Amino acid sequence: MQKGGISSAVIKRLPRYYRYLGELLKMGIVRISSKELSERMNVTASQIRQDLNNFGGFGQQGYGYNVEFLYNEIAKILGLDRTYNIIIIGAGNLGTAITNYTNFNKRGFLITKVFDSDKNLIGKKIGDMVIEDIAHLEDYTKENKVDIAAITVPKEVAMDVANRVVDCGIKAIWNFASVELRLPKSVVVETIHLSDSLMRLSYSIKNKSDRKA
Amino acid sequence: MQKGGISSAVIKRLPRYYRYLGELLKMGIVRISSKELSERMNVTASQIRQDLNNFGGFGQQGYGYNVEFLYNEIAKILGLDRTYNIIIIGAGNLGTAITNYTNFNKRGFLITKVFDSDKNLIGKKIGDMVIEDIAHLEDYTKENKVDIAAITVPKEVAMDVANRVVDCGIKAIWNFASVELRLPKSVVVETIHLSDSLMRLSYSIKNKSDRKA
DNA sequence: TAGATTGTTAATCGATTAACAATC
DNA sequence: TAGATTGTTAATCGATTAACAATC
Repeated sequence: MQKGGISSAVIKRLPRYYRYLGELLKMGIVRISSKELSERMNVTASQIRQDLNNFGGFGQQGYGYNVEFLYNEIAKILGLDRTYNIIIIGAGNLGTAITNYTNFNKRGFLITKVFDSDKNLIGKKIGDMVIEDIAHLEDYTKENKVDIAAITVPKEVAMDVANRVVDCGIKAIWNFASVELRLPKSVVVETIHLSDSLMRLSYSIKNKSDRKA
Repeated sequence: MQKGGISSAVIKRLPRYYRYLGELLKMGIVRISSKELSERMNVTASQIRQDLNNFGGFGQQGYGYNVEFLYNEIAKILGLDRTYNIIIIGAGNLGTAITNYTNFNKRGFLITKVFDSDKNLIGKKIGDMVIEDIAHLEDYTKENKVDIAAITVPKEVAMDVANRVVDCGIKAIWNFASVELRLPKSVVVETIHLSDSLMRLSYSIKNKSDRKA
């Protein structure tokens, strides 16, 4: 199906297409042209067609795209046509927030376990999930398939936790700690950089006037 | 100082430079060349020099860059040479996590008030901060300067909250809800898209092998 | 002074947009 | 069939990298 390397610019746009198509679907819209979609999304029609054609021809000349079909195709491209078992490491507010966020579950991202090292938290519940001692991480991963580890621990310990996670054979990390994790290339890392985001916001506040796309 | 429009690609990199320089500073490193920094950060030296020269000549031929000076200059560029009053709207786990995250305070982002609409939360405390009834938002903003509103409410009500915030005259929004906020151009919005991030991660899991920068 | 490294211009590369022939 | 709109090639634009003269 898809060729060697799709540029990351394209991949960053896919979730947004997916969201918009989901909305159209909910609204009961059956077909849409790249032009119409481009107006809603504020991108060029050309870009939409180019992006999609990296993965195949999903449309039909003279008709446009079938919303439901395209929605499902993008899901497949993004790997949303399966479920993922996620463990959360760090049961603080952020870990709790993610654990409670039901929308991920709906999309097939299943929180299967929450770990922490704090004796005051271990044994407590988040929803109906009991917080597990991080000491049991290795045992747990031996007996349970884990696709993704979300790291929501303080940045001081994030690197250690990440190394442990990798030693357990987990191949994907969703990192919320404000550090650059140096890990083997075989491990996929996606980082949420809250502080970087906040700095970009303060930059934008300062430069409100002379803005660019 | 800086010209018309700095490309957003450059701006996205600035916080990362800032973080690395902060680390160098902590390590007691006084000067660094673009070449050395490029090796640490895994970018090209040329890019570092180009990026910085969008804002001015901060280095010295034959010497490189003074770490502390450059660190402070980037802080100024990013608008980190002042403080920002932030209100949090939505005292759920995510709002609580942000409120408790002391690192923002250190950088001059001061959480001055937390609002919620839930009667069970109003009056409760997050640290030493009392959760305020969202009904008092308008009164509060009349009497207190607010630079940024962080929106950590469910996506169903995020747009309404955003409109209220804008009506209060707040000019910058840090949005954690998974919706595209359509707001006047005079308002700056920075969105943290958790679900988009998770989708990119699942894409990467699927396409681990054929990766590209 | 000689060596190092910047600031900056020029060359290359990649991504976006425009155009249009193919085709539903 | 005529009209619409895709898929795709070509043109443009912007961002990254390379090169080097300026200069500390």
